[in-house]
Amino acid sequence: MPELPEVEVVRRGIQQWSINRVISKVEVLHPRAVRRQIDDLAGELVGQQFGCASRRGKYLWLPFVGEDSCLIVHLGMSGQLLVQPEDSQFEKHLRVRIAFADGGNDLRFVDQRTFGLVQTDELIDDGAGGGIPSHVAHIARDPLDPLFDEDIFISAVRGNDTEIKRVLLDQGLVSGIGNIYADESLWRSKIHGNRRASSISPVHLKNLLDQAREVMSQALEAGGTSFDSLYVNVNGDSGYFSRSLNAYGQEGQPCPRCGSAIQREKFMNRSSFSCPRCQRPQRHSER
DNA sequence: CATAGATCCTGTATGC
DNA sequence: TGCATACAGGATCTAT
Repeated sequence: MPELPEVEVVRRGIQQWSINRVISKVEVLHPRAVRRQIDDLAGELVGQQFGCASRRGKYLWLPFVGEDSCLIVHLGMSGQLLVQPEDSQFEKHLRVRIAFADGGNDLRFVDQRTFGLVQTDELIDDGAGGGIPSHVAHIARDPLDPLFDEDIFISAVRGNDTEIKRVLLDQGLVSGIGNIYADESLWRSKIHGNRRASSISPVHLKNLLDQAREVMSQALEAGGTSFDSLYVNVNGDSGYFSRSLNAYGQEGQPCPRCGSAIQREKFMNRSSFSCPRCQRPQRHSER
């Protein structure tokens, strides 16, 4: 579930539950979630206090008050950050449990597919007066970020001889966009994902970014309603997806614009959805 | 060097 | 019912 809107919903949710609380205990239930930090995550965390939650693309982090370090969380494909009573039963895929000195709710990282990540890291200068974890420094800003530089994106893309969908998914060029919002942005822009990025004019690229902004903003609004005050509800199926998706997951359904059946194509071992009439693919001979 | 494809996991849905 | 296969919202490594 986690692309920019979902991660942002989690950030806002986790923020109010974690701010200024002192960590008292950390349990790691699956080594992969913490990668190499299996032996020292607890040592790094216990005694620290969380500050304001930040996000870059799909990464979020909680800085430690008074330190130049933080806890990074990446949800991967299936990660969830939950706020749960400390005596509540462990979730089946609970990977990391963080308890607080106040004895209130735990912060829990639950992740079925174990692509997610929970790690401490040092904060470095982000070049704009803020801090960013060193592991996240290579991630570009997202298109909703006021400091996102459209011109840098466009010049980078025009020297890039790959498919436009791959560009949208390249977190080093523009962050926050995943398979769903890439397909939705491309559908709204009437561009097929296999178009060579370098063949798309700056005007069309700007429009594509605008469409990405719009669809992710709308998703963020819808995601906000799924937040439950008892715990951070990371349920991506909350209304938005059944109502508002035009292309993603809509194989065989009529294109809302022209009525043609939405098609599914293989892409990077998963799927791309597009309208065969509105979004003309680039043929091999044209590459 | 750039790029397209494979890969890490676990679970669910589908088909024979 | 049992078994095999395909696929899932990410990121990164590896052949070519």
